[in-house]
Amino acid sequence: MDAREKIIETAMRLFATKGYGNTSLAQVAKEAQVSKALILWHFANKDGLFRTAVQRTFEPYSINVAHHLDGLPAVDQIKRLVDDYYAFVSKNAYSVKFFLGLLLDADERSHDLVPQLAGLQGMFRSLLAEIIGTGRQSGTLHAGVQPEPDAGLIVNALYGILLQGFLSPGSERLLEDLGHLKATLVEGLRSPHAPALS
Amino acid sequence: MDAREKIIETAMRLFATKGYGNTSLAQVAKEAQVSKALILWHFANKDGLFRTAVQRTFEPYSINVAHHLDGLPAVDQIKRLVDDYYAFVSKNAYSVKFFLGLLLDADERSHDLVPQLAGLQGMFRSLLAEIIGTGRQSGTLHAGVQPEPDAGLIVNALYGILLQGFLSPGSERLLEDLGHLKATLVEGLRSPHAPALS
DNA sequence: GTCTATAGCCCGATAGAC
DNA sequence: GTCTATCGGGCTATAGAC
Repeated sequence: MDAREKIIETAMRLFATKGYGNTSLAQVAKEAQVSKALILWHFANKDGLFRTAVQRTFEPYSINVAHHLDGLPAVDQIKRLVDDYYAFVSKNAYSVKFFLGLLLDADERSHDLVPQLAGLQGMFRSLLAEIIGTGRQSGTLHAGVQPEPDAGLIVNALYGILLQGFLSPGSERLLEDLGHLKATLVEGLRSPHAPALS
Repeated sequence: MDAREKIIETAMRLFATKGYGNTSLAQVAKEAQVSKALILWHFANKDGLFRTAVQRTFEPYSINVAHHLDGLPAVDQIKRLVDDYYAFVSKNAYSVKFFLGLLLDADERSHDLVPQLAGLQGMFRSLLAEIIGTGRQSGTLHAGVQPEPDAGLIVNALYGILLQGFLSPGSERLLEDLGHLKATLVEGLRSPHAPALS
């Protein structure tokens, strides 16, 4: 493998797990089996390496926007999105944690990442709202649904589950919460007669 | 003021805003107008100062568990709790951000804080579940409510709004989301006839 | 492109006077 | 309790050989 690539991949792992301040170039060099100087030949400084690693880590988040859920009823489309979301954050838990940490740092090296994350979340929310709106028009969902607020509520509940995952890792309650979300918030959108919350 | 107190308060502010790694004892000393050596006379090392500052920052979270919402209908009790929660995190946004960051660091200096936070969230969730359970028994809420899962859903939605607050600070959508949460998730618990989601 | 060696800085922590 | 002075070490970044 390219030495530069090995440096980037090592940096991705170390920055994501230990943070910027607690990761030294010496450690990256050691684990990537190169010299410190080589890192600074490929990258202007530690910050440059960090930014490259962040963008590389973010790549899997940008793709996969296109889903193949045409033809399904609105409720099933939403459930599919919810499950896809949960699967994605479960699989990429370590980088989700990383980005969340960067988000909280606010005024730091992450100032160009926040808009990217905000855009991503906006797209997800809009996609949900669009599905709900279409379902309302087609009569699949009941007439009283409010696409934007209802989509927001689902997204918020998902984020809450994400947060709980960090608070109580491995708890079996996460899947229960996810199931309850689908059983009430999503099922509650369904048409026939306005369904109950529980 | 006590020099020790001034050190702690300065440390609280700096650690919370810039993090552990990016806050040096020299800076704490400078802003607290004492010498570095004095800090290390009062505290065994930097870590000791940090832990003291963290516990002090956590203090406002422990109190105020007791609310005066006896006598109100269940739905109003829940709305009151939701509003209290939102008011608290809005007022203490900077320390909420701080603790959330510590939570994400996982295996660090925060290992004794995680149970405290988890306990706090468990209490909030249990309190909500208890109110829902009592409301169901008394007939204020409809018979189909499921106290634990429904409480979890509300809590998750609240956490999601919290997260959105960090993603899009100052957005007017936060209050809209909070309002929609109360209008659907909480109102949906109400007894008469099973209400719609939206 | 990749290395060794080192400059120069800031850090946490200690010693010891007052 | 509070200070000044300083030590030892790790850090980023550079110089320069190959």
